[in-house]
Amino acid sequence: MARSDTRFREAYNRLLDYCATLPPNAAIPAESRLGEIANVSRTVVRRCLSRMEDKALISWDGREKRLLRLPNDRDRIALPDQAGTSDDLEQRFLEWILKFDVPANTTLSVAELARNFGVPQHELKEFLAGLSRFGLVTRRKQGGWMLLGFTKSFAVELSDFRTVLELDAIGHAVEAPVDHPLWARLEELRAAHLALLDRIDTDFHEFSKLDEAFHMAINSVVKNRFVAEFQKVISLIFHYHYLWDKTDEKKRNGAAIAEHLAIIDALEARDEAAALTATRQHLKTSKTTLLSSLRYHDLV
Amino acid sequence: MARSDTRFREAYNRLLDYCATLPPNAAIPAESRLGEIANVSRTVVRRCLSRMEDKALISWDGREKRLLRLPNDRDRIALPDQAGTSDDLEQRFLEWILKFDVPANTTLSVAELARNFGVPQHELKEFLAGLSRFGLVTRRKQGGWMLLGFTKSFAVELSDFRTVLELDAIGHAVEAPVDHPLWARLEELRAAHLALLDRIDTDFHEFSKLDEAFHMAINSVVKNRFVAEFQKVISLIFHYHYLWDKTDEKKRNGAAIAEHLAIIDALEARDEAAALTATRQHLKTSKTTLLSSLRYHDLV
DNA sequence: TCAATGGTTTTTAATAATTCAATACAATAA
DNA sequence: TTATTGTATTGAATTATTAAAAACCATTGA
Repeated sequence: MARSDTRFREAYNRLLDYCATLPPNAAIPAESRLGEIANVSRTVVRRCLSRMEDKALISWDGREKRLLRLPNDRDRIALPDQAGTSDDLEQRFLEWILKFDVPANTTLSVAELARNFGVPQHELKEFLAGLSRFGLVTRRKQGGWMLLGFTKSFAVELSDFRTVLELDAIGHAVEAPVDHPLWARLEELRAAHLALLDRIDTDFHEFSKLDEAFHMAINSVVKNRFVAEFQKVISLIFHYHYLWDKTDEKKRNGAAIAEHLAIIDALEARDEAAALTATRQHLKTSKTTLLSSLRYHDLV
Repeated sequence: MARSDTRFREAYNRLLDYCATLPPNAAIPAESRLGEIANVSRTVVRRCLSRMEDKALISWDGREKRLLRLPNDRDRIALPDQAGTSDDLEQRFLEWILKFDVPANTTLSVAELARNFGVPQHELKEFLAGLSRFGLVTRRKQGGWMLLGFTKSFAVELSDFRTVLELDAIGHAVEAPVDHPLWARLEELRAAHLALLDRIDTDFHEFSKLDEAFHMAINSVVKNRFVAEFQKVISLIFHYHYLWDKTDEKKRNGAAIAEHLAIIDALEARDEAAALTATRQHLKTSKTTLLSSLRYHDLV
């Protein structure tokens, strides 16, 4: 069969709502005007008018369109209920990979994935095509797709790339003007870090959220569409891997807090060299953690 | 209709070639073995065998397969001739945008593009989905796609991003071991630059190629899938814009050669600070050139 | 007369159906 | 047993179909 008529159905209901605001026997505006109201093309408007005429809601003869009676709830058409699923497909896909620890070189079935995520196949295909730009998946010669990600070399390259981007962000941050929102945000983050440090023995797992917020704050200084696109993926991957590597978690997180504070100190002192050194150190630790979490999975 | 049977046709011809190497009346190996030879699934192999039996090339009864006669050229099946079109779709698409100077915010018609580039529509859709990751195109609310690229902000962000990547590459390059192929390549490039400088008055337009080769050599030091993906796009865009901005081309290219030579000198001296400074200077010039070429287009 | 509106046709894009290919599994002969 | 074939199921590339958009032409009425 063919494409769904959801657009028509939504427009029809929207036009009913509009008619409900009119007095009885009122003249109905021009087709193009109705198109603007419902935000659809004239083709759809005419389909709606045609149905309204059938249902004896309006009279319609050329330019002479009149409302015969006020619409009621039974006039509305039902919408095929599907929650706004396909919105955060990326988030859900990466979560699936990471949560279930899908191994590298797994062949992905578009049909199966589309079923599980509740999206049409072609949408998933486009999504995978997009991911292939990040080197996370690749097309197989015989057709189909294969998950590449989360080998050691992937982790190394991802970490290195992250480092490049983040060191650049630091360079921008130290030169941010005093009234830049970054500085207020950093003070908030400093307080949050110190607070967590006080209760690190019990609440150490809260660090993951704080880590994400911290790096997001730093990177927010760089306004660059290419960087932003990558940051989304990077932060998600690091976020999840941190959550799962449970070895020495308390100790690790405590150390990371100290590293974050050192970066904040250096930034606020506008000491670029110190900030770069501190960031380099911190990202090196991150890289080690990411790699060791992979090693752990390899062994189990 | 449905998918093409190109795979079957190619496999059939490949199996004919294989049979030609066998002695007459020879036993033909197992289906799975043939699958390995032709690099297809057993399903396709069986289709091939079935046809071969029809054509009295082989006898086939269960496991007993025998070659009845040697295949000749008339036995081969014709392939639907379409040159390896969809391979370099990216290259051709970007060339089209840049060559015809397609303005920002143009709506792209998948149907039309697919016709012009001679690829199936769904392939083009996947391609556009991939490009949207680079922020070059975006999906429209009413369906369809829109070209975003080549506004001023796009050029600025692209240049900045390029600078970040290339400065990192320089950092790697100065630390490359003496036996790294980079050093030999740089010597070649130095000679080529000097040679071009001698005949700059007549051959200045040759610089574009040299520029691409130079930056590729520098970036080749960084082995990173994320960087590599971007470099392809970046180099193509800069390459073309250089070609079109004809104002002061001779003078500009002469200056750029000097800048390249300065970078080579610094690298060979393993002087990181000098190399970074020289590169920063050179990329700043590039950015200016890219922006001025846009301004030129805006005015015309 | 001409701008606004409606009627009609053409083009485009979303999506299901169709067919080729891959894979899983059962049956069988060596 | 074990390698191989026969059969069934599943998956993906590609086409066909329909909804929607856009373009085009005709008409009306101020």
